[in-house]
Amino acid sequence: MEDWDDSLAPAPKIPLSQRALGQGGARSTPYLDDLNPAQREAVEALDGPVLMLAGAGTGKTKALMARVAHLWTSGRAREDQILAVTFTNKAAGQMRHRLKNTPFNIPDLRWMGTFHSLSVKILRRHAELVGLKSNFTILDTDDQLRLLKQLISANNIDEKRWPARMMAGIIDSWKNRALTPDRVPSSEAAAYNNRGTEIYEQYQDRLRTLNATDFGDLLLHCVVIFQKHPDVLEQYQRWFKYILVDEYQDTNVAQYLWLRLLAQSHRNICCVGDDDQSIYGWRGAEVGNILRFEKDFPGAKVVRLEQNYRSTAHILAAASGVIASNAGRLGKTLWTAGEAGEKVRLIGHWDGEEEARWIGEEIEAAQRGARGIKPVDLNGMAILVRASHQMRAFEDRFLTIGLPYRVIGGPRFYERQEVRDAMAYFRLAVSPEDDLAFERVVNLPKRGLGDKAQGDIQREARALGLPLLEGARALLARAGIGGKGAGQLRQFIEGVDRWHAAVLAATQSHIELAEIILDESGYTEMWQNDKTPEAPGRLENLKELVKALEQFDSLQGFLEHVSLIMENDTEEAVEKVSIMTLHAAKGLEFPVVFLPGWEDGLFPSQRSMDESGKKGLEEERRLAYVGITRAEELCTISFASNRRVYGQWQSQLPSRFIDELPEDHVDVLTPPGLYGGGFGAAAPTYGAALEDRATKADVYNSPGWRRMQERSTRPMVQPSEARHVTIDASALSSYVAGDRVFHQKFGYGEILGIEGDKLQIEFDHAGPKMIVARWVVPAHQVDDVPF
DNA sequence: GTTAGCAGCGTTTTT
DNA sequence: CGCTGCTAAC
Repeated sequence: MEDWDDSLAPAPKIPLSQRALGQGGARSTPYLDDLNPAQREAVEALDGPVLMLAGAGTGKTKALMARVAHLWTSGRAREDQILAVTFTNKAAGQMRHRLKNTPFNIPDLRWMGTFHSLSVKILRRHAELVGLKSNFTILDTDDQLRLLKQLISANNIDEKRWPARMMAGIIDSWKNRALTPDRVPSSEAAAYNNRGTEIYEQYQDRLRTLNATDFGDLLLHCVVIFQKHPDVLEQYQRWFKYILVDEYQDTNVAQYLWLRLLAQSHRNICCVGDDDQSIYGWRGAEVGNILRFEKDFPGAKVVRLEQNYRSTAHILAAASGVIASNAGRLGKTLWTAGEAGEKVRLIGHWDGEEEARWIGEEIEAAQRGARGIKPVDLNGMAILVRASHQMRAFEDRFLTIGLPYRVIGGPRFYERQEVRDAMAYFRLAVSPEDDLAFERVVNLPKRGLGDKAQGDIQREARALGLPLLEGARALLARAGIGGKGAGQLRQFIEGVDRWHAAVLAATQSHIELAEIILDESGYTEMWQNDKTPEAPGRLENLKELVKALEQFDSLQGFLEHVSLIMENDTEEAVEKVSIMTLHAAKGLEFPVVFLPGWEDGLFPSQRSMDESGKKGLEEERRLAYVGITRAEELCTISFASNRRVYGQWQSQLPSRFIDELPEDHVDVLTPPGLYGGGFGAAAPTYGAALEDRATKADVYNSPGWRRMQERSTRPMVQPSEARHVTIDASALSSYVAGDRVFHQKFGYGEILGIEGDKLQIEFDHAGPKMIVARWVVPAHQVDDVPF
């Protein structure tokens, strides 16, 4: 976290007279001019509690910006007296960016960030109040789990029956509700085979000993400090004259308390949110927080932003129709002054592959502008799925037809194994006493230090009351460790010593040092020798990691940041269709949106309904609402009658949400290939084709189809045959059968045959596939990836 | 200490 | 079906 130790000293004051009059500034409140009445109302209500109920696409960010501008220019608050809270670093970054680009000359808000980053900032200053030192480390979920596993086995609990994951989940849910071990209600004492609170307590003790926190602690500790130390709380209350909160519907109890404590005295809190977009209940978010706002803050002003600037009327009507089935809403009615546009399209398919194929074709049709809307480029299109395993069908299909796509929200960069391993090395170099880092990498690459040797080190360290590294050193010194492991361990320790000395000396750049560490430790080499398909990608990630170091001036600074920030948004120049989960899509918008897999059990998810009943179903429905409202111009919902689930073919029923779509705003399409057939029993309601837009002509004219044609030497007869026709066009390709190739996703494989510019490849791990040649590279080109 | 082979299981995941 | 994580055999 940057500048955590900055004092609360006042920033230089800028005279009011200079504030409002930016560059053009003849008026004092230019930012109010292009707001609609509701937005304006929300912006002008500066004092007292305000709830801004902002529907999807209603210009909430704009209103937020204007509010900050208004606070500042009116002289009510300096830039360092405004606390602006978001959920993601991305959102905070965007806000910062937007503010910077307003013409109102507002300085950077000093207290803008996520709940977590702001909490770190506060916690660093008062760490001793909860038994930590101010340089505490923040554990990721991996470290957390390892720690728990140790505790669990030390308690002789059968981890098979009582998994550490379960305990982690329980602790998480307690922390989400700001429950310290002593506050866990007796009604939950039975958790984890009656030993939940006990383990929780041990876990917290262990964290304190390690001078560490997990994510949940960041908020929890703050709340505890605020509650137990009124003087500290008062200091912050006085300081944060105005509080802004985004995505309020996603706050959990701990966050709610955090906010309420801080806002208690002045009550200038403005919460922005949309109860209809609350989709993180399973993570502890409480829709109740937003529903209860007026009770929590009596006299609160509630402003509804309902004019939508994003979607067509048909799309809004469809979304509204679905969400209307939810009970207990605060209630909003989105409307638009814009066009009715195209109706939401609905189509059923025989199976998931057919669905993927059809969507691929529709994407190409939309690119050409053949779907009643102006041409849209690939960046303007998205496929939003309920669960990530649904992505596969699309990836497979798009790979085959050579349609560029990007998957959003895979494992985050800093969460990847190799990145975390590398960071563990950096952590050791910075603080050799970091036991969790030590454990992570002491035998990585393999140094012949297995469970036994590591157990010995643990015991030695505990006996001496020293960190593991020192324990290992001592063990070595008294020859308590034998064989091949000893030499390697010595080398490892010497390495850490050397790197640590280098960090302290700071004579070379931290980037150089990072490279040296990865090199000397043998970590890079380990991946270079690894012949699995992932290895090249991992080396690539390591390179990226080192590159990311450039933005910081020390390893310490970098580690501090990375523990909180996801820096994965490397925007590429190539146009690509986006594939992501509905959750990941929140806050985004696209001209063209596909919502596949609307089948009962998949969406709404069976598990949600089983575990959380009606509440779960309502959250699923909000997810549907979020999905539809991502679309600006064209929204297509689809389902398949058959789907392979865990290798078994299952017959599927259309989602109940489909029945909730208002008919007047929906076009039912018939899939090509099912002329006159309907979809049988699976789709009784929509079996009849009302319209048939996906004509044969379109299919035959799609770019993908044309690409296939151009590459072939003989015309094809049926679209369905396209994949199977074998043509001798090896002249088009520089490959010959028998060549070894590498593919980013499928790894290494051997070419069996060549069809047009597509290669029939037998992948070592992924089996046979048809791949467009430009998606693979000759295997020898990846054998030695430089680092 | 390492690795092959099998049993078990399978959402969503802002920090 | 395909991944993870543990056990059993090298």
